[in-house]
Amino acid sequence: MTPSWALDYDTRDCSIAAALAIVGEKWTFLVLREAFNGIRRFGDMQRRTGAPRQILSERLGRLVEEGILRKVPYQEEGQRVRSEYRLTQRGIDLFPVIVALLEWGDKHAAGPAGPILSLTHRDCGAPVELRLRCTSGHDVPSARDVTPVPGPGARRIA
Amino acid sequence: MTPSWALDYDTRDCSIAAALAIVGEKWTFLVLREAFNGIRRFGDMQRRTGAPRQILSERLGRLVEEGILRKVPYQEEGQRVRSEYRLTQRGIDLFPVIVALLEWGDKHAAGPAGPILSLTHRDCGAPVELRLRCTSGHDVPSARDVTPVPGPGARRIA
DNA sequence: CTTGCTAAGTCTGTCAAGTAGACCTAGCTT
DNA sequence: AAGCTAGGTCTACTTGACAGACTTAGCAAG
Repeated sequence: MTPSWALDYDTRDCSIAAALAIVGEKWTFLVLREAFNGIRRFGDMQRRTGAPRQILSERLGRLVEEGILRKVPYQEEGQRVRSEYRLTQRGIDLFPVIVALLEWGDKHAAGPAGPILSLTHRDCGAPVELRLRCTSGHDVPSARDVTPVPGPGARRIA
Repeated sequence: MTPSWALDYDTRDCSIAAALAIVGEKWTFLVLREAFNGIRRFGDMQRRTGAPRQILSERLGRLVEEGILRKVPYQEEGQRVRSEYRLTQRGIDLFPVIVALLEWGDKHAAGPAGPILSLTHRDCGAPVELRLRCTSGHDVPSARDVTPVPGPGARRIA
């Protein structure tokens, strides 16, 4: 939690900043939330996120470019062919980010009536939650039990 | 993953949106990253995040208002008393969000040389990672194994 | 075959937010 | 009293968000 070495290392090429450059915008998170809720169509996304159409269009385009969503054609009875947006594996891998925000929001910013959304295990129905573990198998209850160390790509500041 | 009921429910009071309203801005995430790296001082934050001073000032103020950081006075030899910013418990609870972004970035947006930061268990030194589990004790390997259901605060659309 | 309907997406003008760089401030030292 | 420093604010400019109107492509009814 308090590594004095941090100041000696470069912060460019940070994975967090790189991730945020792709998905770090306000509406993007809400689009992903809806994608994980199974929403796939432009209009539904617009209604449920409240995003302005232009922004939504741009963000969906960006997510497709980045390989987080892909466009899939569909055709409604008596309608022309349109496109819907589905999560790719790369997109599905963002699930923990959404869950982490959801858990923090539930705990610290919940509405008066409690969470409006709850995540359950498909196989047993029990609530799902994020846990920190180390690869030796220990539970890591808090950020206080974590020590950040420089990784392979770390570079000292010149 | 594809609940048809989703469209029937209201999306206001969503915990994710509420969380994002507090910490959802671009520089805020980077400030938190640095906070978890043990950075506490305005100038260090500025150098390491690259945030414009005005934005940084505003974001730090907001995080203090929201009880995510608190100002603590300190005094350097021969300097006047200044304030540093430390995480509160509410702030520490945001750790999974940062870890989730880090893990996704490491996997999908890493720089050429690999991650610059690695998180280890303080007690045993092994790498730390996020896992999804259900409260019955099952591992939940993917978002595909999760079923979202309406929570206690859910409201049908009128 | 033209008029209308729908979902998806774009255009336009306006307004808020982000940004760089200079400037200010308070306490300490010389 | 003049200068240093970390922290913070002011100014002018540029970028991005936004609401509301408009466009497009295919289908269907008249």
